Amino acid sequence: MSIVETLKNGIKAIVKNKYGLDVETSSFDLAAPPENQPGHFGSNIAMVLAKPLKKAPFLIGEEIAAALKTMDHIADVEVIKPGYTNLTLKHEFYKTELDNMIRSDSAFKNDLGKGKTVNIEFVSANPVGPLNIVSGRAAAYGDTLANILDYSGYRTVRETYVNDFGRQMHLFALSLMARYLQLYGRNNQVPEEGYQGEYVTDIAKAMKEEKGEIFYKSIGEVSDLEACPQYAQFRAFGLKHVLNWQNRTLEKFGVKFDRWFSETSLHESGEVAGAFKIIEKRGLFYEKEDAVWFKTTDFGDDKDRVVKKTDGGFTYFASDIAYMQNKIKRGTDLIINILGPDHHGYVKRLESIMQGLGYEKERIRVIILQQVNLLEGGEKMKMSKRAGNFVSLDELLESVGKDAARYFFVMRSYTSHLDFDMELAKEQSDKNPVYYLQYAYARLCNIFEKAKEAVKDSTEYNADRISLDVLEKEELELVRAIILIPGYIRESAEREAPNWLTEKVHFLASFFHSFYGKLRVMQEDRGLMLKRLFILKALKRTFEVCFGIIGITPREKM
RNA sequence: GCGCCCGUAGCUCAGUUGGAUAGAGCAGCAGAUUUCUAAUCUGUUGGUCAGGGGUUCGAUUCCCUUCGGGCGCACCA
Repeated sequence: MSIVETLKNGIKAIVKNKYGLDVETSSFDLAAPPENQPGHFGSNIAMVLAKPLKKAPFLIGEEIAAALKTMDHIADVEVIKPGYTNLTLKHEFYKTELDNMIRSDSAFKNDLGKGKTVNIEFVSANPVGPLNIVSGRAAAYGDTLANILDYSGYRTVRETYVNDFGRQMHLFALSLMARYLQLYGRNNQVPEEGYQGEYVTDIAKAMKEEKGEIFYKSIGEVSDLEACPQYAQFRAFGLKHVLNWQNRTLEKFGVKFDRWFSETSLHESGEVAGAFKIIEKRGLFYEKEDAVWFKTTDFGDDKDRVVKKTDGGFTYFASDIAYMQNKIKRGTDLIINILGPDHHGYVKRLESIMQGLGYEKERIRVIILQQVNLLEGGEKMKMSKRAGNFVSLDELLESVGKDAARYFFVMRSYTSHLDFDMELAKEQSDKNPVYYLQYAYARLCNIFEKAKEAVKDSTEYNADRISLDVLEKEELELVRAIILIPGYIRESAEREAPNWLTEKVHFLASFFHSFYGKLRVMQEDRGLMLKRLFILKALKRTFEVCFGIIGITPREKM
């Protein structure tokens, strides 16, 4: 449990005890007070209670303060102006906290998820080409959020959906066939709406290589590519090739899915038909104009949606019903769906499915990421596949590297449009916030490198052998920043906001850089040195945990 | 037309579910290097929180409205 939770629970107990009121720990604040204000932590609890108790907040604050003063780890309590209740903690308490963080990863964890299983689906790109920038944002955001949830008491499943069933896949297969036949001098053309990209020819070449002359000869003369018996092989080869490609890209990006879920498999296993029966039984299907419709308007959608087309084929939406049922059946308590900016019309549809299957709407959470604008030196780059200036995730990684890419993608709230400046991300300077963090870590590592000579036995700065009784301003601020991190991990989870964490880690680095500029670690006064090494050991662990969550590399040297 | 997101410092953005003097980074200005890495630090300039109305002890935050920007409104995926 984080220090903030511990203190909040203490306050909660006091309120219950004194006023017989149950307050949620999330209903009041406990945070660092503004500068010039006393105390290490301040709470607005008295103001929150003013209304229900019909009492002046200042008086409530004083009553709570009196009770707080009897608590173990509290040195002093002051009540300020309208009723802010500010606590000063005993340094001994900080020592215990830091020690916990050094000793075990569990000090960074919280129980927000209460062991619930959450399936978090992201990227889910069509398997017909390279991943783009929007997928990059989704990958970074989804993976980081999953990491945060891992620390917050959830059992996470990272999943991506492979749209290998529909029209896009079909067009891709036809495009590949045409390119393949062209390699043998035939004049087959890529369909009008097909995939014109050069990579299709590359895949065709790979296929030529692998399948050999015999395969080509078996095809013979065909006018209708789709009717050709070899069509399925092109489709399968293209799919496999692209998925491998996407997987390699994601690996470079530090993202690994637990499962790549095939849309086709839902049809083959009969799950689409099975899920249909459930919706049908609940009377949510009807026929109109020879098509089958789902009454999504019952659940707040603008219009009903087709699941089975006039030609008898299923829509993408139909697979989604089976897919959601599949996830639930696997024991998923909560489904998180991370979608691109052009999908906000899909939120109601997915919620409709959840409710149509007979579950509460709250079991699905759809997160819509806003668009990414790629800038180069402040100029907006217009991207279009047709114009050929389309930037793939591979190219982005090539040009700015994994660390900068991941950091830039999660440093802003998902509700905002993201300006991704390629120049800035490439730049190795103080303009680039990624280096600010990595530099802090490198400086830290350097201190420990130096410390090896002065302190042969690192247990000399274990918690039981140092004292935090006296702390200078910079030390105290750094210590406080460190011990607040586990609480921020929890808050990031609650808000589904990785950017909340990146901001706090940036502050943490800032406190350290300040500390570094002002105070020396390696020095004559051995007690002082050991104390600082102890604090920095906890800081190092904290950086490692946070970097791991964000997905950036802790570099020991820069 | 309807729906979703957004409008906060010159630029890019935070803003802890309605609370302390609205915060960072960059850019600008003035400083710091015989000391563990200056990719750093210290100080400083810059705000009618798009406009208007409402709710209340208190609004950047909630409600209504106007204006401005982005995206979406398929028997495509």
